[in-house]
Amino acid sequence: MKKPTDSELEILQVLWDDGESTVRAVNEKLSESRHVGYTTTLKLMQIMTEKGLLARRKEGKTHIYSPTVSKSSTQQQLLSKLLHSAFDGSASSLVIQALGNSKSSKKELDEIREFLNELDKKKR
Amino acid sequence: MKKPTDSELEILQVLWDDGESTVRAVNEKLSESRHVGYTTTLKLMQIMTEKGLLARRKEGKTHIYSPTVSKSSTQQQLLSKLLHSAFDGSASSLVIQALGNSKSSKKELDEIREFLNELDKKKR
DNA sequence: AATATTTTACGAAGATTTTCGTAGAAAGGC
DNA sequence: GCCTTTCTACGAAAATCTTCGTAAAATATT
Repeated sequence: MKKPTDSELEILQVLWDDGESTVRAVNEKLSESRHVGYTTTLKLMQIMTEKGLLARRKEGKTHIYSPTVSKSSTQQQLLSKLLHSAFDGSASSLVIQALGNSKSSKKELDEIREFLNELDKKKR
Repeated sequence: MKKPTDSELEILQVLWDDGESTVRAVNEKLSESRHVGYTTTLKLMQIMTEKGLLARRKEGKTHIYSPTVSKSSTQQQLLSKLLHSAFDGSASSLVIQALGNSKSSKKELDEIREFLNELDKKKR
C-alpha cells in the first residue's frame, strides 16, 4: 500500500478520531484549522477510495466513509520511511532525537522505560 | 526553512556522508542504488542552491557543493513534522512505535536507557 | 588549432498532488 | 409539483516535484 500524502493523512486523522464520517463532517473538521473547499475534500476522499485507503457505503443520498488502514500501521509505515531516508535505519538515533527535542513528562519517560524493559525480557 | 523533498534528502545524505562534492560525485553515489541521469542530479542541486539548502564554490571548471543545513537539524525538522502530522504530537507514542518495530540491539536499548536517565536528571 | 570530453544553464515534459468550478442527480420544504 | 439545498461526478487548472534533452561554455587531449 502506498504512503498517504499529507492531505490524505489529514483526512485519515479525522476519520480515526471521529470514526466513519460524511464528506461534510470531515470538511468541517478540517476547516477548523485552515480553509479548504468542500469539493476539494470530496475529491480527495474519492481518490482515497479509489486507492483503497477509504471505503464508503451509501446512506440516503450521502456516502459515509471509513478508513481501511489502521492508524498504527500507517504510523509504522511513515516512521519506517523516515527511519531509512533520514536516520540511516538507526532506530536508536531516531528515538534519541525524538526525546531530546520534546518536552515529555516524567510519566511518559517512565512509560518508555517500562517498554524498554519488556523488550529486554523478550530478547533474553 | 522548507522541508527538503525526498530527492533533495537523498542528495543531502551524500553530502553529509562524504563532505562537499561535485555533481558528478553525488550522481555516481546515487547511481549505486538507482538509475538517475547526470543532468537530473545537476538540476536538483541547482534548485537546492537557489532554495538555500546548498552552497557552492567554483573550483576550476566545476562547482563544489556543500550542505548549508546540518543533518541533525534536518532530522529534527522531519521528525517534528511527522510527530504532529501522524502522532498527535505525542513523542512517547512515536518512540514506542519506533522501538516496537525495529530490532534494536541490547546495546542500543541501553544507550536509550542511558539517555532517559540523563533527561530525568535535567528534569529534576 | 582542431577535436573530444566535461560541466553548466535552460527549458520543458511528465508525474503527482492539491485545488476548485460546473453540472447534474437526489432529497427535502413549501 | 416546483424551488432550494445538499451531494456527487467530472474535468481541468494550479502547484510542486522529478526527469532529462539540448546547447553552449570551459577545459582537456591529441
